[in-house]
Amino acid sequence: MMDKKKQKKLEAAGWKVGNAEDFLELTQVESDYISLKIALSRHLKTRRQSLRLTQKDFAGMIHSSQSRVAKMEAGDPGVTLDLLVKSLLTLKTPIEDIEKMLP
Amino acid sequence: MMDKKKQKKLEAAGWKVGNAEDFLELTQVESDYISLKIALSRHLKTRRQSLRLTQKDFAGMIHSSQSRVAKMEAGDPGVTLDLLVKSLLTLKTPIEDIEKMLP
DNA sequence: GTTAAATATGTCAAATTTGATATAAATTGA
DNA sequence: TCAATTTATATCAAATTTGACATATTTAAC
Repeated sequence: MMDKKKQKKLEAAGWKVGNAEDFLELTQVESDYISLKIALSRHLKTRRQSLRLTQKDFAGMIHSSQSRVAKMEAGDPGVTLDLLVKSLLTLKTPIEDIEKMLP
Repeated sequence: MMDKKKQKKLEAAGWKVGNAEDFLELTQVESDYISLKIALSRHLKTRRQSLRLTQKDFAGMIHSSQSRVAKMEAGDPGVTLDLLVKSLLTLKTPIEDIEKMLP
């Protein structure tokens, strides 16, 4: 588990991989944090699509760009929870839906 | 509502205040976003205290500094949801508690 | 298959957030 | 009171995230 190859892959994708200490100490938090972000991005994509909005249109709504929306929906690690949450709020995502996504 | 004086006050505290268009378009989102952050920071402080941790001790747990923890708990606008959520996850905040804080 | 629209991917300067540091102010316990 | 601990506030260089842009790839409609 967690061999060099997998580590390389994760790092190439932009995920941080620390040393053994950090790994043992942070893995659960990091794991939950990543899970949350992925859940939010999936929901964002689903919701945008159900509203028949293109990424470009939605980008305009949040004063951002199509490429950044694509990154959000792709679960890009370089996207903050802040941006994701603001995006969901913009689409008036019901609170219950957000709650369901929490770890 | 939203006179110059109040605007000055908000800006001095670090909150963004846009023009009329942005205001009308974003206020609900911004408001919800700020509410969420404040709820999270309050909860963080409460939980840290209930665990009898000093800000310094907790800062060590999240590899940050006492001053940043103070800012988190003060609801400083220059603190991301990411940092707040990671902090709460570190303190193993029960999911139900996080749910209760949602707008 | 061709075309057009939508989405994905890469890059980058500017803006924002970060941990660290210093120090002031507040709280605690004698 | 007062010294020690804790918390608040300010500043800053380094790191990260941002929107914008270019361009490649995929999807959709014909």
